[in-house]
Amino acid sequence: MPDRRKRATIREVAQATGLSPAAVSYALRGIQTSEETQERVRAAAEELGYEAHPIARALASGRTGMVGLLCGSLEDYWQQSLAVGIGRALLARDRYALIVDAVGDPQRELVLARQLRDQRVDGLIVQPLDPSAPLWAELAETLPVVSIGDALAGGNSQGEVVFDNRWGVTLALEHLRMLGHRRIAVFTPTRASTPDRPADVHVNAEARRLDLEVEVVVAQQSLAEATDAARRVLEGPGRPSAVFCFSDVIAYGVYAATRALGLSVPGDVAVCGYDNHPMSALLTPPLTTVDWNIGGIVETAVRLVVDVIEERSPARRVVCEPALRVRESTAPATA
Amino acid sequence: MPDRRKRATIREVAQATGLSPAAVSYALRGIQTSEETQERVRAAAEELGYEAHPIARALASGRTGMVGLLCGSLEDYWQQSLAVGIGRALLARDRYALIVDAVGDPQRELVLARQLRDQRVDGLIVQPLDPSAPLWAELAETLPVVSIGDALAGGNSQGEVVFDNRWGVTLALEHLRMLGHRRIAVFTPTRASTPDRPADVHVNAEARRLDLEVEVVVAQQSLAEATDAARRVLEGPGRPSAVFCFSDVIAYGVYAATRALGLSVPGDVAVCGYDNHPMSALLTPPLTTVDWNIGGIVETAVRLVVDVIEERSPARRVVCEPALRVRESTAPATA
DNA sequence: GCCAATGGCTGAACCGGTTCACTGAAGCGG
DNA sequence: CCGCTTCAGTGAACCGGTTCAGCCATTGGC
Repeated sequence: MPDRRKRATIREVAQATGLSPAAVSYALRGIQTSEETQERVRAAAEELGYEAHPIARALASGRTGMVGLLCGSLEDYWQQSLAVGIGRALLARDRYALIVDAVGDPQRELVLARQLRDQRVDGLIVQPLDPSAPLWAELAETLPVVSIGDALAGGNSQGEVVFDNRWGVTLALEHLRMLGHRRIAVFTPTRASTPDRPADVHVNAEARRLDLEVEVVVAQQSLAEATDAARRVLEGPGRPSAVFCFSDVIAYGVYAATRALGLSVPGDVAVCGYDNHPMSALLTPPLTTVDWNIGGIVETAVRLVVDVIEERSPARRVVCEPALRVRESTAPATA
Repeated sequence: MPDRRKRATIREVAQATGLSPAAVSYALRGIQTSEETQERVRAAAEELGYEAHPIARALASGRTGMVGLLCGSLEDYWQQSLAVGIGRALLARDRYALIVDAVGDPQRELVLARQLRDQRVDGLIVQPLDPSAPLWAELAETLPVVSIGDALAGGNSQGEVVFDNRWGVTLALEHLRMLGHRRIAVFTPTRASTPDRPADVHVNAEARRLDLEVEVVVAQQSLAEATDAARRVLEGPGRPSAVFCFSDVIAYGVYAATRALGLSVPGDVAVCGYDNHPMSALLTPPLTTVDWNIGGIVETAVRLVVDVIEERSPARRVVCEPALRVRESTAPATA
């Protein structure tokens, strides 16, 4: 094991300046001390190469400077983007993200949530698999909790960034309807509970409103399984003229299925995705998809949680509006 | 701010069992105490809901249980996969990954490396942008450092997981040669320094050995810029019959360029990538690409760093062999 | 000129564990 | 039965900051 060289402590800086450790502590944070003293202390600290020990500081002050990020499943492209973005946004605010991944298991999610609390993170951002768990309310009592995507049970979390997926669905379905499509298959990924990816409720409501005939198919969000599911639907009787996929990855599966069946996109079947994965613009043909401004979500979530940690009071609930990116995978119905 | 409920301390457990705090500390770690005492302490801890405070433990013991992961740029798909995998592998060993992202800036990389050290991570895994910086040697004196991809300057890091990219290049070029291609364009991403993505040296050596005519093009690893670069090469005189891209994303750019120019893959131009991005299997046509077993790299890097932290001595240098996945984007040369 | 308020700083407790030097008792060989 | 080692456990120092009560010297109001 390498021997960890000792670094200067606050008491050494105190000694060097002839002040008490307390005064040094204050001076370095620019409080309770005269300008002149602060300058002197800063100089001495610089000289000695002093840098406050984050662990000691965390123990004494009760704040670690870390924010937990609990992801439902980091397989998802968009959750990865979210995690990367949140990590950067926190770093820009001099905080660290402690990122953990429940790999799709709701039980594990709760275990990890407790572990993060036990690690004394200052706040928690969670993209919940199971928003209804009572644990969230319990955590929110002692810790700023911000949820992304779904509102948490208990209602006393410190913030929510919700996606207006209803609006996203409406955008996609209206787009397809305007192109003349009436029979539409909707592929939606499986999730433990999905109040805000309202495959059944909202899709059906919109279908009625727009006078569309929809068939909802639940598909694993993996390429292979999405391909199989799409194949079954497109081979079956009464093939839909358009497909709306609640995830770009599922749309890729649909592409693969059309290729296998010798169907063309958008000639035989129009395809609309959801996520605006960067790859989607590069497929043949480029995929029409719903984009949910990940940058905005990231910034909002981080702002909410940091505001609570630093005891400013934030807006508690922010809704992010998605937008439709029309590309070449959707075209007027031919039939 | 929520009031953080106080949790049981080790002294309370000591009180409850009639032992000293020291004895409790030992008992919970199963050392220096009798079986019977350990059982009694565990019961009391359970009863009181006691869980050791990680911050206090870190301060006293000098180990935080965290491993820093310093990524060159988390834009890259494969660096994301690496980060996700390393996060999981560490969690499985009861450690946390502190993931930071230099966003492609070598200066920033060094700043972040120092910050991680100051955060008192127990070890550091780095995928270096600038492997030649003297800082690495300095850090390695006081901290287990494992590098991924490139060996670090100074040579005293505790471990290296190197990719055998030479072998990957050989696999790809031999494959293209066997299909009859002789004029090959090689697209390689820009990086600060790339001893182990030896675009010039090794590609040229292999080209000579295999009697190939290659043109090396440096391209940004973004879709748009790769597309432009590919377009310029494919429009130019003496169009190559095959393209080898040192990143699947660049290959996607090549696909886009061929589409724009009305060329077909693999008919007019064969394309071979590098990364085996999961999307690559789903393109039209599915992309032939070099796969570097990310799972193996992840497991190896984590094992190396944890072994050093826990004072077992590891193999110091591990080479990961890539493999070629032949799909439909490469076909025999027609000319 | 007196009392209160303010500014600048100190000393000591505290955060909650770990670890080290030490002790008493038990075990063991001779 | 004695001296030596081993075992279980204790007490106190320690890790390196923060924070609170308190103190002295000014300053200001009236």
